[in-house]
Amino acid sequence: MDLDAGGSTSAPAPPSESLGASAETKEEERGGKQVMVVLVGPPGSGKSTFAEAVAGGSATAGRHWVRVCQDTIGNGKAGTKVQCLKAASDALKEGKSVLIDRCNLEREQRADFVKLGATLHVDVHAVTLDLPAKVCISRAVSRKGHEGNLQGGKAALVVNRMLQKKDAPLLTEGFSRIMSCNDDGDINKAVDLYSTLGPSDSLPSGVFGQKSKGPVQVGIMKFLKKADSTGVEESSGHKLTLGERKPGQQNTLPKQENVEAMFSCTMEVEKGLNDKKKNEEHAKQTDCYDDGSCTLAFPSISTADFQFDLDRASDIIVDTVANFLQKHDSIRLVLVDLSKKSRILSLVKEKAAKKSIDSRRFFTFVGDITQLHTKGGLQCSVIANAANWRLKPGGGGVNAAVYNAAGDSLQHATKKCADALRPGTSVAVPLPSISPLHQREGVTHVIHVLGPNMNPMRPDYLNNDYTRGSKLLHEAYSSLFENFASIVRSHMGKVNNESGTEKSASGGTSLKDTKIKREDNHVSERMKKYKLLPPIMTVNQQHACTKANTPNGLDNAMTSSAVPNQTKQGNNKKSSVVAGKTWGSWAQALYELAMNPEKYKNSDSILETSDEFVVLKDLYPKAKRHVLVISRMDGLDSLADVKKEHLPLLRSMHSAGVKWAQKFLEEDADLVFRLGYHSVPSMRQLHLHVISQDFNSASLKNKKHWNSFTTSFFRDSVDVIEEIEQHGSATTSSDEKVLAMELRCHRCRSAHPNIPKLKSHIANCKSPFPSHLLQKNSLLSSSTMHMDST
DNA sequence: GTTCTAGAAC
DNA sequence: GTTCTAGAAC
Repeated sequence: MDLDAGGSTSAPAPPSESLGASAETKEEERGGKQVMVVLVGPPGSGKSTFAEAVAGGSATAGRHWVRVCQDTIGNGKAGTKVQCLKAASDALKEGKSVLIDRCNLEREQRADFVKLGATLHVDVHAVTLDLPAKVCISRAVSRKGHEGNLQGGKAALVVNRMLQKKDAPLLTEGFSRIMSCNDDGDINKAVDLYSTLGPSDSLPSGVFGQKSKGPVQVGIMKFLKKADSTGVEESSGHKLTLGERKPGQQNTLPKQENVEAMFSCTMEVEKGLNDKKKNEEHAKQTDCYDDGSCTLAFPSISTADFQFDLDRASDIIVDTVANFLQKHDSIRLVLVDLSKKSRILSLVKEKAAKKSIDSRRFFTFVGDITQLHTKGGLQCSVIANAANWRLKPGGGGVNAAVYNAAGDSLQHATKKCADALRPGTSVAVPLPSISPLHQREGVTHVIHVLGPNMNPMRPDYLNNDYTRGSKLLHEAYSSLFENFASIVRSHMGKVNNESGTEKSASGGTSLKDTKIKREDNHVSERMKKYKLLPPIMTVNQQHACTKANTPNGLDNAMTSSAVPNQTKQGNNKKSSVVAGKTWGSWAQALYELAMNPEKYKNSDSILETSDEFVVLKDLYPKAKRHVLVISRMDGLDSLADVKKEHLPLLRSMHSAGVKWAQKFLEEDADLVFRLGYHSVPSMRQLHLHVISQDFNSASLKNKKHWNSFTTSFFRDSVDVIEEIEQHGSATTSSDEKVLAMELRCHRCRSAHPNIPKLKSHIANCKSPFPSHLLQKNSLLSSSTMHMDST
C-alpha cells in the first residue's frame, strides 16, 4: 500500500518506521483502530464524490465506512451539525469508520468532530480538498439537483465567502493526520488510500501534501476579490512563524494561524517521542523564546504614577518572578522601562542577579513596550499594561501608550472582558488581529494590571500603608503572571501533561476566568443600566471588581473581610419574591432607585424626583423620547397591585408624564406621545412609560419590544385611571401571547415580516393613528397638548 | 430589561 | 454565506 499517497511530506513527525521501538508499540496498539475522516472543502470541491467513492466503493478492504452527509442527514434534506455528530457517534460506536461530508472549513466547525473522536478513542484525520476556487465555483454553479440545493448563482457567492473564512486544518486541533489534495490526481490517490485501508491498517501521522497551495490560491483571490492581494500568498497556506514576518509588513494571517505558528514549538514537544527528548525540548524552548510566544513584557507596576517605593517594588518583582519561574518552565518574563536611567530596572537587575535568576528567562529591557519588536528586536506575544481602574485609555504613561498603539480595538476587546479592575488584580484581553499592535508587533494579548496606589491624588489611596500596598503589589504581579501562564497554557493544549497537575493548580483555568468575567459583566451591566452610578463605587461594583480575575481565589482582603455585611446581604439578594412574583436581580434596578433616589442624585438620567415618583430617562429608549415615571411606593410593584387608594398617585404620575411630554414637544413639535403601563412589566416597581410614537431607536430590537408598546399589552394611563375609578382595579388580563403577535404598523396596521422591514416602514408611514387612540385622547401631540395640559 | 448564542430562514 | 429570531442566561 502506498502509505504516502499524499506526496511530499511536511509532517513534523517522520513516518512510523523511523520512529524507533516505542513508536512501533504505539502503532501496534493503534492497529485496527477506527478512523473518522473529516473532509474539508467548499461546495464543489468533491467531498461527496470522495466520500461516496470511499464508502460506497467496492474496493473497500474490509473496513466498514459510513458517510455522514449534512446535506442529506435530515431525511434526505439538509440537517444540522448536531445530527451529523450523533450519526458519527452512533456509527463509531458500532465499530465503523466514518467520513464527515460537510464543509468543515472553519476550525470551530471541526472542533466538535475532533472532540468526538477523542472521546471515542478513534483517530481523526482531515482530508482537505483544496482545489482552485474557480473550479469549485464552476462545479457548484453548474451542478443540478444538488443534495443541499446549493447551485446556480447562489453557489458562487457561498463558495466565495466560505473560502475567505477558511482555516487550514492543524495537527494542534487534534487531527492525527492531515492530507491535502490539490488536484484530482491527489484526490484519486487519497480515495485509493482510504478505500484500500484494511480493518487493521493504519496510516502514519503527520501533514501530507500541503506545500503547493500558495500559487493556486493567488489565482483564486484575484478571481474572487478583484483587488487587494496584499499578503495573499502568505495567508493562503504557507505557514509563517512570527520570526519570519518582517517588521512593517502587513500581516493578513488569520489570528488562529498566528497562534499556531507561535506555539509550533510546543506542538513539537508533544510529538517528541524519541530518546533525545530533553535536549530537543531545550532547543525548542529557545525557539519559543525567539518567536516571543512564551514571552511576557511588563512595565513596573505602581512605581510611576502611583508612587510606590522603588526599593520595595523591586523586591516584590524579583520575589514574584523567582517564585513564578520556579513553577513554570518554557516561559520568559521581561521587565521593560523607557529610560536607560530607570532606577527600577537597575534595582531589579541587581536583585535578580543576587538571587541567581536565570537571565535567559527573566531580564530587564530598555525600550517602548509598544514597539519592542520593531524598535527593539524583541518579540513578545503578550504585554502587560499599567492600567487604571476604569480600564480606560488616557492618563499618560504606559496606559496611554498601549491604548494609542493598539487602537480602538483594544478598548472594544477590553470592554468585552471587564468593566473595571481592583488593585491587585489583572485581566487578560485578546488583542484583535486588526490592532496595529497585533499586526506590527505580534502582540496577541494585553493584560491590564492595577497595582496599589500610594499617590494621594489617585483613587484608592493607601495612605502610606505599605503592609497592604506590598500585599497588593505582590498580588498584582502574581495575577499578571498567572494570567500569562493561562494564555500560554490554553494554546499549548494538552502539552506538558506530565507536570500539568501542579501547574493547573496554580492558576485558574482560562475557561473559568472567562466565566467569572462574564458574571462580572452582568453585574456591572446592571449597574450601568440607567447610569445609576453613585459618586462612590457601588457595593455591587466593588464586588464585581474584586472578583475580576483574581486568580484561583487568592485571599483578597477586600473580598472576604473588608466588605461590610450590608454588601454581602445585597449580593445575596439575587432574587426576591414579592406577592408571588419572583423578580430577578436585574429586574430590581427600578425598585432600588425608587427606594433610594438620593443615592443616584448625580446621575444625569434622573430628570426629576419627588416624594411620590422619580422621572428617569430610559437607558434603552425605544423611541426618540422615552422616559419612565416610577412610583416610589414600596409594595406597588406593577399594575396588578394598583387599587383605588393609589388613584392620587396615578394622577400625579400621569401629570408628571404629561409635563415631560410637553417639554419634549417644545423641543420637537413633530413628536406624538403616548403614556401607559405594561400589563406585565419586566421590572419591579410600578412605572409609567412616556414614549414618543416614532419608535425610532436602535434599542427597539425585537417583537416583544414592539408589541409591548403597540398592542393591548400597553395600557394607556388615562384608561387605567378610569378603570380604577370605576372598578377599583386595572385589568391586566392581557396575556403575554400578544407579545408574540405578528408585527403590525401602529399607524396603518400593515403587517411586516421582521423588525428591520417594520422599522423601514414606520420610518415613512404617514397614516393617521388608529381611531380608537385618537378618540380616547390617548395621544399627546403639539396640537392636542393645550387641551390635556390644562 | 439586555446580552449572548444557536440555528432557522433567506 | 448573512440576517434574523427565539430562548436562556443573568
